[in-house]
Amino acid sequence: MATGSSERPLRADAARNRRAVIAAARDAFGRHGVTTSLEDVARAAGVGPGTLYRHFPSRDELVLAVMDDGLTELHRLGVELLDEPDLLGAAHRWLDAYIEQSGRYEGLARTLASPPAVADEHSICWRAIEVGMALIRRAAEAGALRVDADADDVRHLCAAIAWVDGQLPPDPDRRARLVQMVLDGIRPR
Amino acid sequence: MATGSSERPLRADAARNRRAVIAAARDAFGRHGVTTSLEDVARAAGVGPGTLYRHFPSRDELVLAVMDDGLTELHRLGVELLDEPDLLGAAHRWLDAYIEQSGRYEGLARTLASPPAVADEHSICWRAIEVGMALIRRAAEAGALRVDADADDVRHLCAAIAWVDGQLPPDPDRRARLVQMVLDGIRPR
DNA sequence: ACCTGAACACCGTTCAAGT
DNA sequence: ACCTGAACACCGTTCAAGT
Repeated sequence: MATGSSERPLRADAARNRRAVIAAARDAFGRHGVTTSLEDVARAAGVGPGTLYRHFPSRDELVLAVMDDGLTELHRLGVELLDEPDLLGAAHRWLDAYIEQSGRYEGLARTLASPPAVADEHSICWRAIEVGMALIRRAAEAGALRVDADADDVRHLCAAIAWVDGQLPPDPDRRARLVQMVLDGIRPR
Repeated sequence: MATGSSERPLRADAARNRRAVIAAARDAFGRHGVTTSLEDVARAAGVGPGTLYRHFPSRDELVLAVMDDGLTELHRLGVELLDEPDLLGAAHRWLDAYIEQSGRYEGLARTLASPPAVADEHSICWRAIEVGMALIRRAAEAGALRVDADADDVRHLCAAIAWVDGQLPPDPDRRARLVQMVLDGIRPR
């Protein structure tokens, strides 16, 4: 729900506008991807463009606000998977969810591939990714994955899968096949 | 040199303009990626915007014209590798070259990931990819790769590598590491 | 403290007029 | 046959004026 950290409460009308912009953006992202016109988003939210820019100085900040629910869920899943005894399976499930979130809107994979560029380290975005990386490192240390597999490399490859899958004509099985190839590439031999 | 097929010769001034647009586009793509302003490209080429659009009705056609040399080279390499006895090594070298070409300009990977959307099947783009896919299929049939590895899946994953590598802070070894992961994923066990 | 909306700059794309 | 460049539509972004 909250965007991450320590903003003091907004005035009632400001909070309402903020929610309206996020809702309008979510709708527009679904239709036209994250590069949709922000002017249209503002219009659909019933605010002026200046109001949108006041709340979200960059497009990425709006994107992350729209993704707040999904990233919270991804974080929750990661924490839950820390209790999973099947270490390889846990990493696999988290990566699937990461790809799922990255593929929700056209153009989104770019934002989630390199959050350093857009989100600070205490954001839900970073914390979700941190727990996922911990799952991968843990699996590697226990021998369920190759020890020389770098967790960020694995994540980047999965972000890349989300991207390419969104570029190509739909194929419901492609994503699973590509993830399997990646995981086969880091299983101990 | 030629863009592919059966255009009759252009008038001298038209041919000159076409070359100037391609040269200006190559320069601008290098600076700002393939989404650079076409108006700027036209201005740098010394032509009006209408002339650019006459020669290249869509941005992708201009992108492919700029890439003509690189795609010809990729095709030539693929044909040469058909004589290579190390079937896995041949596939690896072609995929490296494909990623190299796909990463030449920011935003280019998208065009080369799904040429069906932008290039006809007799284009140099398609022919270069066809020979690469033949190298992969041949390696799989000979047992140097897993037989269930789909050649297009492998290519898509490599296009994805080119994309993600361009999104992230520079790391000179990342591309090779990610390609190695993919190839490890399709080696017979 | 926050909002509005006009204003500016920039770009993609088309097309009537020209050679 | 080809080129020019004005013209239109659209969008990102800022900011002075308002409440």
